[in-house]
Amino acid sequence: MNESRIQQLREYLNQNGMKQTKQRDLIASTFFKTKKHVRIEELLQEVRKSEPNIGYVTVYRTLLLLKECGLAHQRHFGEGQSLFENAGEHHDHMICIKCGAITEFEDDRIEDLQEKVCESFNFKMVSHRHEIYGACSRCQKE
Amino acid sequence: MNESRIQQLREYLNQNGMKQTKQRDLIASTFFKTKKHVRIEELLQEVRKSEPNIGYVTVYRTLLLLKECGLAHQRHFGEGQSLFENAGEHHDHMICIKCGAITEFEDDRIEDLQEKVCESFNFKMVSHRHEIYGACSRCQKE
DNA sequence: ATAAACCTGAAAATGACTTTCAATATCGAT
DNA sequence: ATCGATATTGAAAGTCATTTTCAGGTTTAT
Repeated sequence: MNESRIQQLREYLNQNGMKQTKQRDLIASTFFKTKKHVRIEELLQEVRKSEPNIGYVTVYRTLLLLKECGLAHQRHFGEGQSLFENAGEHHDHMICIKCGAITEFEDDRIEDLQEKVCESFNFKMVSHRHEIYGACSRCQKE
Repeated sequence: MNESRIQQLREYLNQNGMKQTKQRDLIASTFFKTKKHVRIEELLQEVRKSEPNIGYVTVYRTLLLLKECGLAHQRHFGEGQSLFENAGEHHDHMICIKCGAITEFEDDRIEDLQEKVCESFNFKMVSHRHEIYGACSRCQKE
């Protein structure tokens, strides 16, 4: 199924007069294989295991590209660096302020109520973020 | 009622061996008088109408101070600069991606469900952010 | 195989803070 | 009201995480 994502990327490249390169292939496929959320720097370290000469900028640009074609989302939890998330079903996040662990959650009832709120304001929702910050169960014990 | 906030600030300063200065007074009272959300730069322009020599850094530090004593919240909508919000009851936000207008909303049912989600993950919530991005009613017409 | 268009990586530039530091102002004690 | 120890100020320098620039290097349609 990572194959189909690579395909999706290639189509996007073609349709936009962009070229397929080994760097893009490597970066994208590595991204699809990593855990759900990665920082640019982490992904860079990962791809350099295969191609030590790849530059930060290329990873950065490829991630923006994946974002453009809908295969990745960029998240800004708290401060500092942003995380890129493998696209998939929509989820919201719980972020542990102690250890940084990210847990995803989904609640249709919340989503419904959210829609209702928008209707009541005559607001047309395009996207949303719902993040809960606190202590994960592991960190509560310590 | 802005008076009571100024009082609150003074008490905090006293209790922490900090000093009351005319810059802090001006910046704080100006902040309390502005619209609910301001950027550092905007507040700087505002206070400079009374005191042209006030520096960016002083506004910045005063805002952090207000945040420390609970009189302001710092928000990071989208990218770029952060906004400081006059503290008050808790609200979530709807941000228009066209004109930037910010509307607040509150829904107890959502808050309840959020608590339930946390319980189910044994997660101890400290804070949360719930932001809806889209087009406000005014911008939908255009 | 060629040329036009696109990519790459290194380095420089940017934006939004944060920190440093010498000069100034504050406040409790006199 | 004056002192002096301590805190605050503003300008300038420093950080950090991207973003942009640019001189080669690749791709790909022909």
